[in-house]
Formats: sequence, structure tokens, C-alpha cells
Amino acid sequence: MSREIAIDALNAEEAAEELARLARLIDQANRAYHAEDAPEISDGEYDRLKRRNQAIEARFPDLKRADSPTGQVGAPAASGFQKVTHAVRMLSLGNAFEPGDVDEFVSRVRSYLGLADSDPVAFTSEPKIDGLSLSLRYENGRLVQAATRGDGSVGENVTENARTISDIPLVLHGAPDLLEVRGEVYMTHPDFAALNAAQAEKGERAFANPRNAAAGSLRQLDPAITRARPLAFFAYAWGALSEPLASTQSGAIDRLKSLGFSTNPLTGLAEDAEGLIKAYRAIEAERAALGYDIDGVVYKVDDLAYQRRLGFRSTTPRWAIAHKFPAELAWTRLEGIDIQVGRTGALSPVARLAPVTVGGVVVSNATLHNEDYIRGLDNTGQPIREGKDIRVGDRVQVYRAGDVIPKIADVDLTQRPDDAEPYIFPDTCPECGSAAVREEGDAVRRCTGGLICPAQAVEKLKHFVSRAAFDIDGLGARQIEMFYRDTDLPIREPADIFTLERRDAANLGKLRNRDGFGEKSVGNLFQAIEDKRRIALNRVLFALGIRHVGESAAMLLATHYGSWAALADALEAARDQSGEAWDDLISIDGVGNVLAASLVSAFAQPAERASINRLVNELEIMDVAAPDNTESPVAGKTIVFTGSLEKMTRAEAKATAEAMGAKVAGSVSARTDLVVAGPGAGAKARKAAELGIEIIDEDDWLSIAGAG
DNA sequence: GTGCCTCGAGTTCC
DNA sequence: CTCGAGGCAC
Repeated sequence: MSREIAIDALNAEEAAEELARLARLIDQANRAYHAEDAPEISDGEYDRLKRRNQAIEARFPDLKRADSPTGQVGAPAASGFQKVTHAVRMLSLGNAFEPGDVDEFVSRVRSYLGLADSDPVAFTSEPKIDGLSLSLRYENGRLVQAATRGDGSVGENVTENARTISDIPLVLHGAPDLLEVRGEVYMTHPDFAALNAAQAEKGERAFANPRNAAAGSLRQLDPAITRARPLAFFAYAWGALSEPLASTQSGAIDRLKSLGFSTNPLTGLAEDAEGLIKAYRAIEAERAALGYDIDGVVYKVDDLAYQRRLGFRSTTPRWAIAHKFPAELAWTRLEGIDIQVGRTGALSPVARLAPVTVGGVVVSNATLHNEDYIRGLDNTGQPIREGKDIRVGDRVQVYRAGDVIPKIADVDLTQRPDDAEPYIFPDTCPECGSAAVREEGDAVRRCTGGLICPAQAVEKLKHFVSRAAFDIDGLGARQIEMFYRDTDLPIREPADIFTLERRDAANLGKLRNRDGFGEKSVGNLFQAIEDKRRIALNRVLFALGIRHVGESAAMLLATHYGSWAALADALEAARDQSGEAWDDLISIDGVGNVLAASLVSAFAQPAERASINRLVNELEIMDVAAPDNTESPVAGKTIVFTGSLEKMTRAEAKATAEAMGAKVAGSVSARTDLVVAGPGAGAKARKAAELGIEIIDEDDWLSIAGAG
């Protein structure tokens, strides 16, 4: 590093020079990172450069550059782009890997819709472009916002960059007043090759593959750079709309095409699984000649009314599926097996591999799941990989499951070194030495050290500050690691986070003098912690990290009990796992014996309970109200559907009823409020009549559902 | 008891 | 993203 002057000693001219130098260095590091190649500088050095840049900018605000690595004012510093909440979630798709999965998809659709064998149902097929999804929002025909997918709910605002892509029209004629167009940004093979040649000429790093080149180009802070990059765009879907585009998927795509978007020319229609697989084969045959990367074929139900009826599962639509091409494979050497310890004490083996490129990415780690997986057995004891075990020193075949998670597919026994020994899974925790026990019927071995185990304690704390839990800005995994090991100002349990400021004050505020901290960042951290003292009950419950209590169970419990006091009292009363409080807990839909026992025993453990109490004393926990469906006529009622339903299927009826706040049960009891009886209703309808429960037919139900 | 469906937990690379 | 397992319907 050339001369680096203390910031206080810089004059304006030197400061300007320094800012230019730092902008260049940081930009270079960013590019190296996006090219997914060996980074040129370490993470620590990168952070140091950014901090120095920030400090100089703070002292000379007038000198802040247009291309400042800290980004525009008001933008979150972490990414440089503003966050955008999608009006309609951007979903991911379920996957099919073989023809059988496609058959299953088609028959699931047919049975959910209740179609007879003679009723036709059409599906579209189109190549799945390997790029990055983008949502374009048009208001009154003008492009007003472009956002990346992000996590599906919240993406990044890349409007200025999207405007530079020639396939993306800035103005639409004859479009709905509001129209969100969704599609894929990608780079063609010739453009990718030319870009990399130009990069090489300029002495800059090449991109690993077209997808990363497209992603890196779209996420440039300077739109002028994006403009110079040859990006392309295919439209294939839509989000929020003021009026429908068409009545079918294929019609909507045609409409997008007539509005001026590029749509994929290989889009087709089929009537059944056989037709879809034919389309898949045809696209697969074209794959090498397309000139852009695709990683499979997407099938969608063509009729949009059917799509609406099919609806969504928790994260994926029921009306679409991605049929993936077989994953790319690569051979490499297994150099070692390490054991990681998770928050619940689970011991997970990780393969350390000689670095190898798989599907355009360099892979050096792979998950080995558990003991049995290494031995070549699945969870039922059936052999996988023809029963071959995995040994350190083996030549192994690696692929990326779902194009993401590296896994080991196969072992080449002919290349096994003579001295390779079967892997012996540890029966003690490598972090704390406690016994590691595998419960009968369980696939994982767990450390029994509990909070004595530093690995478990740290992972629990990381979970506590994670996104869906307390989500404290400036207190991420790295800081947790640091504070956990700290002797001056330790964070060893959640309550310690909320006493940090007090303890630091008592300690003469030394934190701000520490490496990586300053006046400003310490202030921000304390403020971020203060902001989370007031927090919703469900988040607190989830943050505690009790086994089997995830986000969804935490919400169920929070809405059932409403307040911390009610919850804590109930768990206290249910501690011997019987009696009224226990029955009430078990009666919650989605809460079973295992979850309930885990929850109750966590609260009954003296040490854990004391830790929870210390935390709760620091917080103001907000009550959670049950979802307000009071306008709905069936809110809070228990409904039973019986007999055959003719205008909808059972699954649909259940989904509609639940959306209206009702509970759907399988059998009639004294707790049933309403029975919907179709033709052929037998014993259940009779029992309902005996109990004096209201019975209606399918048409009555539809008019209630329509009104609700 | 068996077979779906979802959730929880752990994981990699960016 | 995937696997394992809990919860629930049949």
C-alpha cells in the first residue's frame, strides 16, 4: 500500500486524491467478488478501505464523489440500492427432475381442479432462462420502477440501470394503467465472450459465467457502466395489474409481445404430460444452439381461471413447475471432513474439497448431511451411491443440488488410496467435548452440552439477532462471534445485548475506541438495540430458538395466547404435560405433542427460564391480536365438508374456508358449527342432524364464500 | 398405520 | 435448496 496519511492530517487536495484511489480499489474488489474469482483482497482489508473512505467523506463532505463506494444519500450502505417491497410477491417454482415428476404435476393439477378424464387442460412450456429475474412497474404506460427479485418480498431498486437495457421499453402504448411485467435479464454467449475479452484488455477480471456477468452488470451503482454492458430481457410473467392482460397464460404472453416486449420464441402449448416432455426434449436439443444459458423448461397451466383456483402452497404456485436439466457434474478430491455444531447441537459433517468448477462456480465445500450419508445410506437405511461410503482421500463426484448446494453424488472406488480409512463419526462434540448422542430413529447426532457448548451458545445468539427474530442492524454473525469471546463486554446470552450500553457506560465507554468501532458506529449500534426493545410477541418467541418452534409455530402460539403473560402462565401450568393448560396447548391447530413438550420443558428448565426472564425484563413485548376476520360470516367457526362436491374440490373448499378465518375439520363433533353436505353425504350428515348442527349444500356455501 | 403437506434446521456461495 | 420429521387426514 502506498503512503497512507492519518485522516486528520489530510488537506483537501490529498483527500480528493485518496477518495479517488479508494473508489478505484473498492470498485476493483467489488468486481473481483462479482466475478466469483479469488478475491484480490481479504474481507478485513475490504472493510478497512470502506471505513477509511467513509471517514474521509465524513471529514470532507463536499469532496464526496458521484461514484462514491458508500452509495447515494439515503440508500442503505450495505448494498448501495434502495429496498423495494413487491406489490405481488415474486415466487419461486417447484422442481421436476424426471418425466415421472411431470406426470405427477399434471395429475395433481387435474385432481385439484376435479377434472374428469375427458376434460382437457392446457399447459404452456417455455425455456427457463438462467439469468436474474426483474420486475418492471409501468404506471400509465411509463416505466416507473425496476426491482430485482431479492428474497421474493423485498428486492432492490435498479430502475436507472434497467432503463439502459434496450429490450425494456420505457413507454407502452395501450397497456393497463398499472402493469408490472416480470421477466429475466440475461446475457448472450457472444456478448459475454466480447465483454470478457474487453475486460481482459483493460486488465480487469473476467466474469465466471454469463449469469454472473448479467447480475454484476445490473447491480452497478453507475448506470453508465450498465449501459455499456450488453444485457437482454425476456418477459414471461406479471405482478400487480389494473386489468387482466388476457384469459390465458399464452394470451397474456402474446399481449406482452404486442406491447413491445421480447418473449421467448420457444414457448409452446401441450395438452398432457407426454406433450410437455416432448417440448422439453425439443428445447433440450436446441439448448447448445440457443446462444444463451437455460437451465430447464417451465410448465404453466394455461387457463388463468384455473391458475386462480389452484392458487399457491407456502412458497410456490400449484399451477407451475420447472423441469430442470440434469445437473452438471465434476470430479475432485476429498481433502478432509470437518464437523460443524449448529444451534440445536446437531453435528453436521462438511466435506473440504480440492477447489473445482461446477456449473460456473468454484466449489470447495459440500454438505455431507449426517453419519449415514457418509456411510452410503439414506434415512431408511437403503443404500445410496450403490452403498459406497465416503473416505478422506477419495475422488468424489460433485454437483450443485438445485444449482446451489454442493453435494457429493458418487465415489470412484478405483481411485481410492490404499490407506484410506472409513470415516469414524465423532461421539463427542468437537467444540466442547460433551457426549454427542444420536436418538433412536434420529438421523442426526447432537451435542448434549447445551449452553455450556460455545458453538451452540454462539449459534443461538446468531439466531436471536437474525432477520425474522430481533433483526438488529449492526449486530450480525461477525459481531456476535466477537462479543461472545469478549472479556470486557461479553454477550453470552440474549439479555446481555440489552445491557450492553449500560455496561459500556460503566466501563467508561471504551467500546468506541475499539478496532472496527467509532463514536458513530457505537451510537448506531446502541440505537438499533434500543429500537428493538419494543417487539412483537411472536418475534420474541421465535428468537428464543426453542427446538421445533420456528417462525410459523411462534405466530400460531402468539395469536393463540395474545400476550407474554398469558403464554408464560399457560406454559407454567402445563409443565407436567397434562391438565387443562396442556390440552389447550395441544388443541392449537399445528401444535402437536413434540412441539408442545419441547416448549414446555424449555420453560421448565431453571437455567433456561432464568435466562428468558432476564431477557423479558429488558423488553416491552407487544401483544399479538388474532387475525381479524370478523366481517367474515364463518370467522372462528369449525366447518366440515362431506359428500361429493361438484363445483370445487375438497382442497379448494378448505383453502377458501381457512382464508375466511374458519377451521376445517374432518369429522363432525359437538364442536362443529357448520356442515356443508354434497350428494351422497351419509353418516356425517346424519350425525350433524342429530347434534342439531346447521347443514347447508354446496350452492349455499358458494354464496357465503362469494360474499366473504 | 400410512401417506401427504409444511415447517424447521442446516448448508453453500454470492 | 433439500432433507427429515412433525402434524394431521384418511
